[in-house]
Formats: sequence, structure tokens, C-alpha cells
Amino acid sequence: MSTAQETAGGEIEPWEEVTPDAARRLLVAAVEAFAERGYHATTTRDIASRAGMSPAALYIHYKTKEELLHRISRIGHDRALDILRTAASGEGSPTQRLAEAVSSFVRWHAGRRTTARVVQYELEALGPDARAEILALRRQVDAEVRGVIEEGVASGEFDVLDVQGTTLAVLSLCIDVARWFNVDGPRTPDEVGALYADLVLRMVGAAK
Amino acid sequence: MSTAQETAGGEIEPWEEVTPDAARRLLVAAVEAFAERGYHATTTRDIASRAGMSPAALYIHYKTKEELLHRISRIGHDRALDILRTAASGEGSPTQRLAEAVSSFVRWHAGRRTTARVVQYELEALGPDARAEILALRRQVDAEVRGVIEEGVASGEFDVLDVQGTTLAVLSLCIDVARWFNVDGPRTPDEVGALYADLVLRMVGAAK
DNA sequence: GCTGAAGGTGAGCGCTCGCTTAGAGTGCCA
DNA sequence: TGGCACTCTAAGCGAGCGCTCACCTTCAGC
Repeated sequence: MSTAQETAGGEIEPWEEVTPDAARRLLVAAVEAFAERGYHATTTRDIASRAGMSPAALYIHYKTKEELLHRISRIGHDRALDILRTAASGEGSPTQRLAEAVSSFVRWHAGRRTTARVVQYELEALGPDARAEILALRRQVDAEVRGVIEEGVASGEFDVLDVQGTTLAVLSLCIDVARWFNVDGPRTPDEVGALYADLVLRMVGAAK
Repeated sequence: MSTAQETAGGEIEPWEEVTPDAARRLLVAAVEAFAERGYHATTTRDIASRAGMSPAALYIHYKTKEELLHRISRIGHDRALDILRTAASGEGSPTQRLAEAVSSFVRWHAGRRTTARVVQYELEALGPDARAEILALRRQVDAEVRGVIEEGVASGEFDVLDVQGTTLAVLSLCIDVARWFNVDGPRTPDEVGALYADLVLRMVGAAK
């Protein structure tokens, strides 16, 4: 049995590590509000009322509004890094692992779009210390993707002129999904993941 | 002689259409502030003081803070669309025109990063009417890129399974440049433009 | 020299923000 | 049953927000 709860849709709810229950409800409410309006446009009163609590209740579980963002960003980056690591260190050729990394990373950005939006676009609202901690995680994200591409180049499967530039472009493509993906749109997260994996394999010159 | 002024760096300053001078200074100050901190985290006092004026002066030239964002977004989208139209309707094969479209669009996002950030990421701060107007421009942006890809498919130069999905991915790649590009980083806008044009041609299966 | 339009300022209004405080309700254990 | 720890609320503080208003300066036209 998984340690993570699953929703009706079969998607993993990644906030089970946040306790007690009231703290988790506040955090989930904050993710939704930050994703919809952005950190600065969200009020603590809005977060509390979404969680069905009074404004003061927020400060029992979190010192400041920024701490809420920090917790969300930290957990979200951990999850994103975990997804990439699992794919990058799995079995199979660099081609297969890059395809799996891109498709699972994209699925996460599309399927958990609200979280991904906060994680990818609200970084600058963090203070210097928290931002530095998160930036370290992002360098690890970059390193995972770059590693797979380097292996593919070394094995001769890939044909890449600028490894770091291509790494950046691959991540760029995946991350931007959080900006445009629409749950009510014509594509499922799985479909976008498959399409983007194909496009990325083309970008690195992998044989089909 | 061009109707646009040029800076010392040779880059076109696109705000010459904004008059009088004080209104332009306020608008340029707002672009910088919105790009740095986001629309909601920027105060009208900050904008005015960057322009060397008192807080009240802003309201002589603009009805509200949101009108400033609207003007910036409108002019920026017009410029972005103009860049794409010029490239897409130019001479040469679909391959050449797609490469030119991507490289010039990316150059704009990198070289005029502050404007591009506001244009691409502060859309949701606009009210319903203004947002609808801007969304119409974005559909035209999409149509320009899709048009070139469709021509390449029709001529047999491109090998694309999902034209609309690939169009979205191409635009996605270009737009995300505004998020990560760093003026002090190792790459010039020209270099990123050339790299991304190459990557996009690979994505559409164009012969090298 | 006078006038009106245009562009500017200092002061501050009404409001909402993030956050605090005093105290009430609830359940656990001696 | 009493007391304590924990959780939550009602009320509201000080600060800073977008924006306004009364007034000042500059300058072209007569």
C-alpha cells in the first residue's frame, strides 16, 4: 500500500505529509489561491476562508504568509525532483529514460497544474534564504535532465550541439505547460506528455 | 531614418509612440517595476518615484494602475505579433521562415526581457475586457506560427503529427525564454535565438 | 499684463492588508 | 472533577495601499 492517499481520479495527493489536518487544509487552500491570483494578490483572509476558518487560524499553523509559500514550494520542488530522478535513474536506454522523464514531468505540470504554477512562477516572492534553498533544488533538476542527455550523447544515441542549452530548452518546454495547460481543454495530461516526449526526442536527434 | 529611436546598444526603443514624455517615462518605469516584482507587488508610489515624479502625477496620464498595464500589454503584444508576421510572411521556404520567426521572436523575449515578462506573465491581472482584447492578439500570434507549420507540412518539408500541439510547444519554448533569460548570463539573445531555431526545426522534422 | 489650459505637487482619505491579542471551547489525563 | 494543552474566534492595531483634491507653476495667445 502506498504511503500517499489517492483521489477518485487515481492521482496522488501529495500533501499527506502536512499535519495536522487544519494545516493541510490551509496549505491546499493557499495553493489554489496562489495559483489563481498569484501570491501577492492573495490575502490571508482569502486563504483562511477557503479552508473554512477565521483569518487568525492561519497563524496558529504558520508564522507568516510567506512560510506557507515556502512550504508549498519546497514540497512541490521535492516532488518534481523525485519524478525526474525516478525516470532518469531507471532502466533502459538514454532515449527511453529521457522520454519517460519528459512525459512524467509534463504529466505532473499538467495534472497538478495549480501546484506547478505556484512552484514555477512564485519563486521570486520568497525571501533571500528560502529562495536560495529552492534554487539549489532547481539546479538538481537541471542536473538530472542534463545527465540523461550527456549519456545519450556519449552512447551516440543523441546528436546535440549545445548540451546545456538543450537541457534548458527541454526544461523550458515542460515548465511552460503549467502556464497554458487548461483542464477543460482538448488534451489530457497523458496526451501532452506523450506529444512532448516525442518532440524532445526530436530535439536531441534520437532515432525514432 | 527610422521612426523608432535607437539606444546606445542599437536596440529599438519601442515606446516612442507613447506621448507626452512624462507618460512615456511613467510607462517605462512601470515596465521595469512590473517585470521585477510583478503587477500586484508594485505600488503606484514606486512607479512614480522611478520616473522621478510624485505619486499623484501618475493619475494625470493614466486613469488607473491597471490602465498602465493594459497599455504596456497592448503595445507589447502588437510588437510581438509584428515580429512574427514579418518573419512568417517573408520570402523563402517554410523552413527558412519558421527559423526566422523563432529566432526573431526569441531574440525579442531575451533582449527585451522586462517587457516580455510583463506581456507574457501579467495577463491575468487585467480586467475582463482588457484581457479579452489581449487574448484575441494571442490567438493571432498562434495563427501565424501554425500557418507556417501548416505550409511546411503541405510542401512536405515538415513531418508533424499534431500541428496544433506542435505550434503550442514552439510558442511555449519561445515564451519561456522571458522567464529564465539572464542578461548577465553566458548567452546573448542572438545565440539563444539561433539555438532555439535549430531545435524547432528538429521538432518539425525539417531537413537540416 | 492677463488668462486659460496643461502638467505638476503635498497632504491625506477611506480602505484593506498582514498580523496580534484576549479569551472561549474542547478533549485528555491525573 | 479539575487543570492543562491545544485549537480556534472576534475584534482590532498599525501600516501601506490606490487614488483624490486643493492648489501651484509654466507658458502660449492676445
